[in-house]
Amino acid sequence: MTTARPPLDRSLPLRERKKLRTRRALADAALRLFTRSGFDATTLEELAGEAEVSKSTFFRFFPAKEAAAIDAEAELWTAYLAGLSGRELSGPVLGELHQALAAAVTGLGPDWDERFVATRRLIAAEPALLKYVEHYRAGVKDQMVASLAGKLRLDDGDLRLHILAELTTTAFSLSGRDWVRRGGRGGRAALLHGFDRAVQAIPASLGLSAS
Amino acid sequence: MTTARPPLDRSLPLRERKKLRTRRALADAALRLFTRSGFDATTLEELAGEAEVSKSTFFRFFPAKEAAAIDAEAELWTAYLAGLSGRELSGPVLGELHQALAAAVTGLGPDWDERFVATRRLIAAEPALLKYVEHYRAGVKDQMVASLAGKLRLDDGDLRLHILAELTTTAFSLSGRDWVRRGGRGGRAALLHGFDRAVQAIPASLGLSAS
DNA sequence: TCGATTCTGGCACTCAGTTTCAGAAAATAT
DNA sequence: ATATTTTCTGAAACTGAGTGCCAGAATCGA
Repeated sequence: MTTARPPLDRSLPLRERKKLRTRRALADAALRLFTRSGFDATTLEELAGEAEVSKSTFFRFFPAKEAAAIDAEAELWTAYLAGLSGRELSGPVLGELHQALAAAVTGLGPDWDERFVATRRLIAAEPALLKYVEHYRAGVKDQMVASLAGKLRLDDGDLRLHILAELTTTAFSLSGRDWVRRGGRGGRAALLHGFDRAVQAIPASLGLSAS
Repeated sequence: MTTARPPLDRSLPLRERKKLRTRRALADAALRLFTRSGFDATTLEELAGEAEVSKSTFFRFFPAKEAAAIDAEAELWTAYLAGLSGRELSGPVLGELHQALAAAVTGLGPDWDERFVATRRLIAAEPALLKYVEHYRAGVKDQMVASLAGKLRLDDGDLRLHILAELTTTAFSLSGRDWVRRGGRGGRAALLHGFDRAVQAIPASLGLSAS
């Protein structure tokens, strides 16, 4: 049972709607083909063919073969960064980051859950995708740091900002991993609950002692 | 002024010594050529030629073009993981990880500083290398978690272990960045001092508040 | 409808990475 | 020293990702 993708915004110019359709077709085809036949065994020609476009066109939408497969993950972080930049911070920063991420998850389209689960399954199975998503998340962290540095009037190199960014993405990724492992059961509420728990584990981990 | 590489262990069989020589030649050539001409502009043929071997041989020593350039970084983490696995833990885990890493740094050969600085400079300049090293460090974190899980009789998926591993690599990488930015001045003592400061910034970052 | 703008397909090209295999070199046995 | 076995290397052909280029198609604005 697959959740249908929401309709495209009718107010958009024709050309833009077409681009969005192509983008979706490519991302969907990537998820489908990589899952069915494996990442390496699927060539870009096939993938592009499945979406009725040429290889050249593929690279106009995605910078790499891997990028099409992690589109659902990218959607989340894009929404998160946008939400973060339009947010005024007050109180503990880690809490703010936590809330901003929860808000971003909540705001995503209804078809996101399913695509995200499929994406993470693929990432767990394909080393090439894991490598790519690690790199992608590193970029997200950099943007978080830049955004926070601006808001808090701190230096780009401030260790605390890097640590907070690191902790936020790590906590979310780990809770996402568990959620996906359970097949996405419980929906986003369950995902967000796991994320809460992960954030709470942070101070606990600093106190961890041996024997 | 370049620090000469230490002589090879005479007790090793001839064949092994030759392999080590080739490996060094390739890693050194990578650092030299990538620095001089750029990562993309240097082909594997040139690189292999510089070390007097064929392209095939290159791939018998390194899994990717990038790997030869980050050999100094890999050396450190390999020593660290080895030291960690032969260490019995007592007291706060973060402190143990901190000490194990400091010990690994101290134990490296006298030529390491220079190669590490060159490596990190290259990484800062070449996105492809940054991507690769991010992936490499992720592998190190996984091995840390596995090692700790074994020693502490905890689950592989324990959030606290992942967070501690993440924090350790992040703290070191950030302090390494600063050290390299200052040209490696002060030697390893300076590097380790920066690392101490970074580790201390961890609890501080959790308390960071806005306005 | 027409002209300007933007997007697409097709093609040729580079180069990283893999595979295969025959021959060189080192280790081992005689 | 010589023969034998094992391990390593170089050469060459191959796959496929990613790039650059250009002619023609689709869209937009008037």
